[in-house]
Amino acid sequence: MSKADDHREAIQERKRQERERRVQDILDAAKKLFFLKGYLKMTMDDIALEVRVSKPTIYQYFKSKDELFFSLLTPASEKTEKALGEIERNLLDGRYGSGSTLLHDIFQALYRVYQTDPDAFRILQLFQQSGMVWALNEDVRRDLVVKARITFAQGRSILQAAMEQGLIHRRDIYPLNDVVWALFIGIVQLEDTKSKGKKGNRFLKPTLEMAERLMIEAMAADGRGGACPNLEP
Amino acid sequence: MSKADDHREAIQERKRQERERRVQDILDAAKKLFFLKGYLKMTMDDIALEVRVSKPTIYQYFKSKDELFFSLLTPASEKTEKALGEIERNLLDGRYGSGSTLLHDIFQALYRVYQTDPDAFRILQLFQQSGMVWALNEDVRRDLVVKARITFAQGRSILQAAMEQGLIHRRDIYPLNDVVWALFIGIVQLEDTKSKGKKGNRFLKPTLEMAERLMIEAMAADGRGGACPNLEP
DNA sequence: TATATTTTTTACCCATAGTAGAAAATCTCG
DNA sequence: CGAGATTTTCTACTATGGGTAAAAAATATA
Repeated sequence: MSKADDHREAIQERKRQERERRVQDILDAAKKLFFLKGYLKMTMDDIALEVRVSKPTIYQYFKSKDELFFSLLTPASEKTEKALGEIERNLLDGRYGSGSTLLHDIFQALYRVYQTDPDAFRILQLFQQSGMVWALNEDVRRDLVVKARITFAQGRSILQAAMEQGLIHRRDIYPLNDVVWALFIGIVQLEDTKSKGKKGNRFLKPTLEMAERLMIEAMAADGRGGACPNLEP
Repeated sequence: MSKADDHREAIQERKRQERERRVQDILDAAKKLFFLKGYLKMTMDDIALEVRVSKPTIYQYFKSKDELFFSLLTPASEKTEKALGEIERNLLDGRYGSGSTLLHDIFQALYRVYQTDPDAFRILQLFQQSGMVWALNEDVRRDLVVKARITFAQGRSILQAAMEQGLIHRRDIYPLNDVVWALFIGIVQLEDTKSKGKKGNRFLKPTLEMAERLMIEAMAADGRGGACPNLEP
């Protein structure tokens, strides 16, 4: 009965693909509507209509509106993880000659993730207020917390290695990592708000550049930009 | 008819006070419930019950749930304005001897506002996502934008004066101001999220202190903290 | 082609923001 | 005080939207 088995298997495979595609369609529709109308105004019926499917079909694939919504996060989270992972690898391989280039790369990496998927980034920020606004399903919450923990651990690991290599000044790693992350997120959020309605955040880039410069001056071993040139003539 | 007029006036006055008090009662209840249950789970019926009044009565005083909610902002906004105003005055009177003490005071001031009213501060952060989550009533939105603009203008004005007095290094004021603000907000938000459930944000203070130190090193004219002590023996 | 399984849909429930209009309280003035 | 005017509050509703039970349809198996 290997032929019958093959048949069954092929059918299973097709079905799996179909399910996957439907999930993707739903996610796309949700994303589109979220950025068109915002979270509260995007209804499950809207999404269903957009996918040309009925509401319960969506609930077949996602337990709740929250879960569907936060599923939009995953790609950006993975991208961040990948980008930071690469920096970490380069750092551990001793490929960074200065703290300023390292910090520059970190900011660049985060900025690039933001650019390729600003939507997901905004959702990530929203999550930070999850407790305020939502009553998240426990599963969803746990998932998000895990994602966050991974990113933070990566950040700390990078800072740790950078300190050991003398690229940046020694400081308490936990708050330092928090400061960098909070700074980036805070700026994206702030400039996003400011340029509400207009397309393109005119202020985001200069503000991020300013932040990078300040952090380099404060953190990087080579960051004083020739402030004390007289010491070593 | 001056007696009758007085009477009428006195009655008007009492009514005004009663209205004011009722508004305050509603705000208090809303605040309490918001931090107990979060925005979505705090219902207008809950609030009405808490104030021991019926729902339409609340709608007598607040146009919508959003408006009621964002009205909770006003006190913190005013406190911030006052605190920054005081710093600005001291600065203009030449009472700051160094950039580091100025920056310290700014962080302190914001932190104090946060402490006396952490709830309002969180709402302020939520506002930054207003477009994402809410479809704010135009009036409410405008009001919030005005409040934000005032705070930002104050911040820039302080930085401007500080630069002119040589307390901090010269930089582009707009992005610099944004960085400071984004940093503070970002940290409060981040640590708030991290310490969800536990009482007291164990990490907030050290992280803010770290941020302050970094900003002083990067911004203040006296910020190199003895990094170049040999220059002036 | 008949039966079993999976997927989708119709038709509903329930909670809650918001409101219309009645009822009650309060004020005005003879 | 008491009749009418005004303001405030409440009862009873509508509308919307998340979520679901169970029927219907589609698909697979044999």
